[in-house]
Amino acid sequence: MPKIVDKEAKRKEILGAAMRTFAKHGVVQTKMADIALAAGVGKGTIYEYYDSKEAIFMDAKKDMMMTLEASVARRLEAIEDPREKLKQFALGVVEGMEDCHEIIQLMLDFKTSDLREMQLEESRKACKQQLETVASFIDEGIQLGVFKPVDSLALSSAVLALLDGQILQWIIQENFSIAANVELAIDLWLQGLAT
Amino acid sequence: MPKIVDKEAKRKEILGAAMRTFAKHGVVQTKMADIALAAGVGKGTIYEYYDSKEAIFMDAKKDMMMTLEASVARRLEAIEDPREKLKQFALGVVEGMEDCHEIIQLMLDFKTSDLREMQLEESRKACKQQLETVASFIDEGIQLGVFKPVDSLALSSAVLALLDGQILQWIIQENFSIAANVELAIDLWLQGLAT
Amino acid sequence: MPKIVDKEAKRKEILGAAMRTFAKHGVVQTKMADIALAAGVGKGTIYEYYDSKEAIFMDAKKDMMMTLEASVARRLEAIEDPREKLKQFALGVVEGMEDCHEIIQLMLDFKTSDLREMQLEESRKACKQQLETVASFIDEGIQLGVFKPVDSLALSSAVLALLDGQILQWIIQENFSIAANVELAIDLWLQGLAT
Amino acid sequence: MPKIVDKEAKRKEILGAAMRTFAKHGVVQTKMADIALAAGVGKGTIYEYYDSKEAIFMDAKKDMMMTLEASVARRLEAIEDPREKLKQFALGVVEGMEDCHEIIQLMLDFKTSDLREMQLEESRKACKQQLETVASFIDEGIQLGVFKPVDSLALSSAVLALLDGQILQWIIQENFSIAANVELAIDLWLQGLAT
DNA sequence: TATGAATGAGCTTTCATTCAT
DNA sequence: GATGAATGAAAGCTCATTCAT
Repeated sequence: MPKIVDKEAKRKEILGAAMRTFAKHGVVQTKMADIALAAGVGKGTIYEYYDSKEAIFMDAKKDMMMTLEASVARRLEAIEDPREKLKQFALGVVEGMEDCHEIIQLMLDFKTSDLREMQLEESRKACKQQLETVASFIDEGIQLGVFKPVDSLALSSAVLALLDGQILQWIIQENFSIAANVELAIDLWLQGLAT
Repeated sequence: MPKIVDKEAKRKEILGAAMRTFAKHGVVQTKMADIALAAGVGKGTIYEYYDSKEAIFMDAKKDMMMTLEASVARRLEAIEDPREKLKQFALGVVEGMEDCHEIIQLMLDFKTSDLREMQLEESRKACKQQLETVASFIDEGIQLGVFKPVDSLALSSAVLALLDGQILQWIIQENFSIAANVELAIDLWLQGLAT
Repeated sequence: MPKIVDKEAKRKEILGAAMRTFAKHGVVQTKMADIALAAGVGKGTIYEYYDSKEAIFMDAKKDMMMTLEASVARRLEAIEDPREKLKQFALGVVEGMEDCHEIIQLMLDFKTSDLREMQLEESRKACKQQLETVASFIDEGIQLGVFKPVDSLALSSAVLALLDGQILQWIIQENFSIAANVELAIDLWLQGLAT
Repeated sequence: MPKIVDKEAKRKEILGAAMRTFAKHGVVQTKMADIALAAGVGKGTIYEYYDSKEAIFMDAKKDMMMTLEASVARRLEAIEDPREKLKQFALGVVEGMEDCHEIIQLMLDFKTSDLREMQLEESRKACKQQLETVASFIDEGIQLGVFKPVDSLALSSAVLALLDGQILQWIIQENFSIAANVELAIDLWLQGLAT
């Protein structure tokens, strides 16, 4: 069994190179040759680890999602107050991003590449799950009587939209703190929700 | 005498076909042949009206921006209350979109095509102007004493982010009313802002 | 019978426009639209007078050849001395050219365009005839004893080559008198030939 | 490890195929596909070795010029007599050509392609240098008293014109020996020049 | 296993020619 | 007769993928 560890490490290296390049120049503009160069391997070698450019793209997406989820999960550990849950969820999503500006650009490409059709169903599912997570925080608050009764799914959608939108805007403007903006916006919502 | 054609009308027709196709399949994936097919003309004909695919793209962008601005301006006419201004601005942006689902997808492509570099500066400017418009509504509210004092630019950023994010989400989920979500979110903010 | 004269005049106009444009930008680079513009007619109109771009090209060639032959014939009228015939032939060829620099460029295109295959046989014939004309002058000189016996066809070839070559060179350098060069060269040959 | 290929050798192969095809059908008429076919490679492969059709063209030109210069230099080695220099120069130019008939046609295209503008200055320089080389032989002869005093630059121009013209003619007629014609013509000039 | 030379489908764009008016 | 809007074949070039080594 030679080099089992090596293989996985190399795949990660290639993935990393791909993500960096995707993020910097866009998925479509990134050539397999660019990834190979960035990863310090031959063009052909990539195909030992991934079946296609699309497969790399998929893996990149999965990787980013997992990073994000981990960031959020860490924040939510041992929090009880639904108001705090809402806030920490939002800041957790944002945290992963602000650390790694390049990756954000990548997110956009997830929705615009050739792969759109294929991605859509998957995105829908991921999105729906997030919607329900946030909605559950709101429902909890309503149940506990700390939130006014509102359409929790609609507000959940707005919360997620805020986050996506801030990230998008950050790509364009850069010169502000997403976290601060998000905190202000969430706080205002919480005040509006307060019973 | 040659065929008499309303060149401007035909250009609009081609632009429409292009926008629909861009929106459905993405700018990069859209081939000139697809546009030609959608417009019911020959491939070569497109070049009688546009110099390049990029030129069509630019025109599509301009067209969409103008539609949007008109929609917003209509809403804001004769409104005095800064709370109402904020709300109507948001609904105005959303309105243009919801009427024409296809066009929304196009918005994303404005940020991911080869043109990224070129577009960025322009986007930055447009974005900044919108930011200031919304911030002016908030400042006004603060001045009038109907809003608590807050970082108006930060909140303005959040408002716009909400709108972009909802549009993005709508592309993925489709099965909800952007307007309703936005109205709920804005109303909550207004309550949170209330003195 | 309306406009019979007009038609021929218009054809000439188009031909002239074509020749000017061919000469300035090269046959391949010249678009039918350019010719139309230069001729002040519509693109379609050209096809009322010529079947194709190739047909215009052919006609341009024929026209130039005739001009050349006329120029030579005028020079040769009433000359008896074979030495003088040789010289006046050469100067006659050159004369037509030096007056109309643009047309020279055209000559090159006669040998390099798509039409090469078709043109070749025709060129061969025209060339052969010129060769024989010049050879006849030399033979005459030999017969009369004013020229040493030489391979008249070979020298004829050289004479024509000198002319073509000088024209070619003129396109590149421009800053000299073809006629002066040719006269010097021919005179030296005549001296070398003298018995 | 990838296929081991002598890239330089392959480039030469492609260049050769291109030159043959250029020569047979003209630069403009030659499609990349034709070159690929002639070289026995795929269309894409050419672009591994050359950036564009124009780049191939440029390289072809350079290659031909170098062949020519080498042929001339070999002939001129260790010759003292200016008369002999003149003759060997001419035969040297012709020699390179006659060995490789196909390449000659290519020479014409150097002056007629889209590149005309770009090439012109370069051609002018190359031409001027040749002019001066030949003129120097003539001046030397005059100095030594073996040539009558003549306009050496004008005669130099004629000599080069003769060579170009003979080559041109050879493309059309083919059925004669350029070298023999050139030798006859030069010999006659030498006799005319003799003091 | 790793490579990069080779490939060709597929892209945007051009332009001679057609033809409805 | 005159026109120019419409066209599509054909060009140069790109790049994900394959595969001999």
